[in-house]
Amino acid sequence: MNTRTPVRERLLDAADSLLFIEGAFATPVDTILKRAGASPPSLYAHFGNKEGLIAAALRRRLNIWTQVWDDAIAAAADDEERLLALWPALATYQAERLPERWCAFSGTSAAIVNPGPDLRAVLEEETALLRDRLLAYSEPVAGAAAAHLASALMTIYAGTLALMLREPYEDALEEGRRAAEMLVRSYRVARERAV
Amino acid sequence: MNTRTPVRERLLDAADSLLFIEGAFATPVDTILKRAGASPPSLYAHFGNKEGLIAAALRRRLNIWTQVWDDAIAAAADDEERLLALWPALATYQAERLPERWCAFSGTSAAIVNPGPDLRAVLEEETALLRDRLLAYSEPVAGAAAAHLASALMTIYAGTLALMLREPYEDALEEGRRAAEMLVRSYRVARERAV
DNA sequence: GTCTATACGAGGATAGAC
DNA sequence: GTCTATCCTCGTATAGAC
Repeated sequence: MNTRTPVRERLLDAADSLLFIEGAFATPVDTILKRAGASPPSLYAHFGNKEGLIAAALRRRLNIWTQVWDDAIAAAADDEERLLALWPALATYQAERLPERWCAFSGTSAAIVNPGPDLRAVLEEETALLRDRLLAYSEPVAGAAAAHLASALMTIYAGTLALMLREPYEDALEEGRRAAEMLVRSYRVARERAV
Repeated sequence: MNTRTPVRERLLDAADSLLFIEGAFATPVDTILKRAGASPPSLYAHFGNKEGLIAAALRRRLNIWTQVWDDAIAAAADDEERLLALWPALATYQAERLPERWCAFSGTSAAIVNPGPDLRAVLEEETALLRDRLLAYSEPVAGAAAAHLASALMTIYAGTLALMLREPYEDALEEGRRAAEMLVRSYRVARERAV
């Protein structure tokens, strides 16, 4: 057990690698503790209870995910690629950074019907991040139809992750990416024709 | 308590109205038993265990859902409406037949990582139904591109339901329907132009 | 076939020592 | 700050009576 890493980090690492793969409900605190090489009081001192640990793990995830998405946007060549950067970002996130069975945020929402304030806050933050960015990056591509394009991409994003429950994640990513591309192209063409 | 309805039905009704709203894990058998006015041995005699009850409830759901979808397809006016019938069907299903917090099948997959054979079977059946029908009804609209259109619609379908975890179901349905419409129109246009 | 009562185990959380 | 040991509740499932 690496005791150089602070217990708090070890707990978050363990929680992260278990909660969003096995499911928040299906993973007992006990299993997380074992993986972290920590004892119950450490968990409860640092996070209050299990839900507090989940919220903290999600918050860290949200930070990392935001960074990954930022990088993908920065690597994009034009407006259309910037808008579609969500899918390359998902691929990086899933394969290199923080694997998850499917969307950690949707999964938590699904598992916990009435989250406490802290958990609710981080969940809503993630939804807001998605909506806001998709809307902002839709503007240059779709103009007046940006809101429609953004909400369609939101649906495809949620669907890409939800499909991971039904098929290998590579397939879901590929299908989602292709659907998003087709849609964005349609909106661009529609706009060019209107102008 | 209505004792005229057989216990088996009462258990399925109770399970259905709880498992897919509160979540499969979050709902204890106890709560289902109370709602059904039944006793533990009835449940275990009829369904073996909790997972058996879940599988049976999902199977009944799949039958009803198939029927609702059939009706929506029958009511459609042309090829394009038949392909898009999924969304009106979802609206009917959610509002009039079997309300659910979001997709009962995806929700069960998310909650139970390693389902037993019976449960796995009904989950896979539902996925197959979706894929097969979407592909079949995509053919007349998209021709050679049918497979791509079908998988895009599959993504949008999954996304429509997953968005219900983030916003009211009416909004998710509306966004999903609009995205699907736009996509189908694009494929139709692309095909007409190619011909 | 269905109920009452209960066994059994697991999971979340805490007390108190170091 | 962290650990060992433990408590207590809750959830699944069964035994045995009616």
